[in-house]
Amino acid sequence: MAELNERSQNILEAIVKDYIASAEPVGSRAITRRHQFNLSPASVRNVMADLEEMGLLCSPHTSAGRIPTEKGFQYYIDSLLQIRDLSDKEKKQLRSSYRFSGMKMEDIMQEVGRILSGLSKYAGLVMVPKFASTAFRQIEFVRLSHGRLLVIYVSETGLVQNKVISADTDIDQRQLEKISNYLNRELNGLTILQVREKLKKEMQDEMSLYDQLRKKAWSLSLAALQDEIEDQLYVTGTSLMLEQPEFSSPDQMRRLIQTFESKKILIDLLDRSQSAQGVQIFIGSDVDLKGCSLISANFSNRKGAIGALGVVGPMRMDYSQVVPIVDFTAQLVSRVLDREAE
Amino acid sequence: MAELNERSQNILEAIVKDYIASAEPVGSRAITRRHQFNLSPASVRNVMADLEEMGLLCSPHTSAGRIPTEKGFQYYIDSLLQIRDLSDKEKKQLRSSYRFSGMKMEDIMQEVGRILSGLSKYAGLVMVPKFASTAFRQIEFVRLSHGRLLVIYVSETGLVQNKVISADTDIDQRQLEKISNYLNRELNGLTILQVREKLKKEMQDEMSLYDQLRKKAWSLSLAALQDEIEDQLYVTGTSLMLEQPEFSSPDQMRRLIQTFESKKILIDLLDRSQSAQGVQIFIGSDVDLKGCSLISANFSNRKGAIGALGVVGPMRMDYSQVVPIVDFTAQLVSRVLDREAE
DNA sequence: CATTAGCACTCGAGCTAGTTGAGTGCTAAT
DNA sequence: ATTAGCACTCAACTAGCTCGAGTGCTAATG
Repeated sequence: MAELNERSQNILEAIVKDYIASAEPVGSRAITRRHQFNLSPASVRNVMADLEEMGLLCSPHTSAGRIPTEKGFQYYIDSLLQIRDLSDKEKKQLRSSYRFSGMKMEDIMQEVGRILSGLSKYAGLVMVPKFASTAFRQIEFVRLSHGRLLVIYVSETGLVQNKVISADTDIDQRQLEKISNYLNRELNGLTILQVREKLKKEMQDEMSLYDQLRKKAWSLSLAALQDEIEDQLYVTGTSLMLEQPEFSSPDQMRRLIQTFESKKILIDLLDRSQSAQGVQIFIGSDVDLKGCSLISANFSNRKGAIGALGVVGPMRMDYSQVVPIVDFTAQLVSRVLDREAE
Repeated sequence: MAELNERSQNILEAIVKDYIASAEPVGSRAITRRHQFNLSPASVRNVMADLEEMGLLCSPHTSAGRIPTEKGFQYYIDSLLQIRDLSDKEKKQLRSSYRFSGMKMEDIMQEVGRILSGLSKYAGLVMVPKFASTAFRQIEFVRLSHGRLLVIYVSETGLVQNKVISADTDIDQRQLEKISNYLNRELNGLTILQVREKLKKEMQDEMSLYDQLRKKAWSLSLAALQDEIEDQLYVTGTSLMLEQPEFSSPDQMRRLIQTFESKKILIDLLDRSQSAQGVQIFIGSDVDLKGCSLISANFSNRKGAIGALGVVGPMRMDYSQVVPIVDFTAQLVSRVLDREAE
């Protein structure tokens, strides 16, 4: 992006801020009234024309003011946005909103989403930690019906997953107990990824495995862990989004709801944000989120359970407000996860 | 409700059907054109005026046709609606939509919701079986951190619940295994309700319990099972509802989304339907579902795991189409649950 | 030479008035 | 009891109008 001189930057910033506050096109007159540049509307208009030329602004029609384009928002976020830190008071307040004692993982995640959306007035997202990257604590098998087993595994962080697998032969519960005991000894403390590695190796040696029980144990755990459990996503506060003027038309509402319903788009974005560090901002058609932005951050604990959380709002959302909330919440959640795994 | 003579019934039925098909007010002219009553529009108008008098019809304004009121729909459903049975072909088709092999309970429920909404073009609801009324199969404890335990319990039907409890003293994993072994022997096959009964009795005898381990076992399982896990509800196909003309205005959309988001209203209704047998129809402000109807049915297996499923649509939905789908689906799901528990 | 005052122009929003047509209720004739 | 006929109603649509916020351009200004 070409450099902007200071005046242009100031004016762009003013336009973006006014637009964030009002959701209406901003005119040259309004700028000079609301901000103390010592400039006449005409001069502002010249600058605005330049900014439009550069693709940072556009006007919905000739006789309306300007609104920032996606590119304009991008520039604002990259170069002009100043993220204020939360004051200690705000931090304290936020901390006290989150009371997770005695909650299981799923409930915590849901609660975090609720609070995020409550604070931001937009939609809150929480993607639960992926099992793959977290440390393994325990595995149990339950016989359901002939040849069908329910396998339950628990992570260090208290995340519980379960899955139905079929075994070629029927195995009784006593044998299953032995198998799970054996596996729990062998696999304790490894991450699922490491477990998979180990499984691969063991299965190669399978031929040499004289012990029938072990053989069965390995093949069962392979079946249990082989394909990834799909990501789970909690979406909260959809209806808050619908209050925003940009989603006031039926068509836009429908599109928004559809996007949220399929969850796929959101999961993809949060997945992307997982690999990055700190707060990430995705804008509009950056991906199929027309008119929206996503502010996200990942969280993790020492043992590596990672998930992501964030807020989806209109592109015009109050970044300086929401970014620190998301950031701090991610840190809080990380700390809670650590406590859980202690 | 006062009795209607045959002509009135016929005309009411015609109006309701036409309205279901078109979502527009129905005029006297349209009736005589579309149906072979040997009557002039004027006569039909007289009847319509009577029906309006009785509160079965109303007109949005003087120069529009009539639309059925809630009471009108109620009358239609109670007295006029003929539920056709599904043809064998349709049953077969439906049966083949549902492929649940190797799925765990949660996934099955979600899939059922998807298919219900796909077939009906409205929103599908599935409330997962309540644990309380289902038979107990296995319990496991996992030590999370000092004094905090994750308890996992599995029903006969493969439903997995987990919960975090705190124990007053720290217990190591070996001891936990003994405890769960003991409990699994003692509680096997009972429903949660029966387990609670038993717990109450055992706790009364607690004083006499010389065995420290058993004492601990009972107090742990009491903590684990004492309060009800909240109902879980899957809602699918919200966006399909938004296609319906009655939800075309932003306000109505917002209200609908809010209702679906809180889930409480829907859960209450499905709860009510659980106690009844067969298909139930709830109309409009019967409860806070303005403009909507809910068609629901419960499902259960021999061992008694019960849940409920249904379809929410506009009050004007095609009952003769949707009712048999819901009915048959509930039967199918019941059968699947039986198979699971086999 | 950057800035600005002035001015003609554009275009959506909102208002009013007129038209159309589907539908009604009432009355009198069959 | 039924129905033809008719006057009446009212939402939906259309066309024309004004209003005003905002623009771009030009010429004057410090």
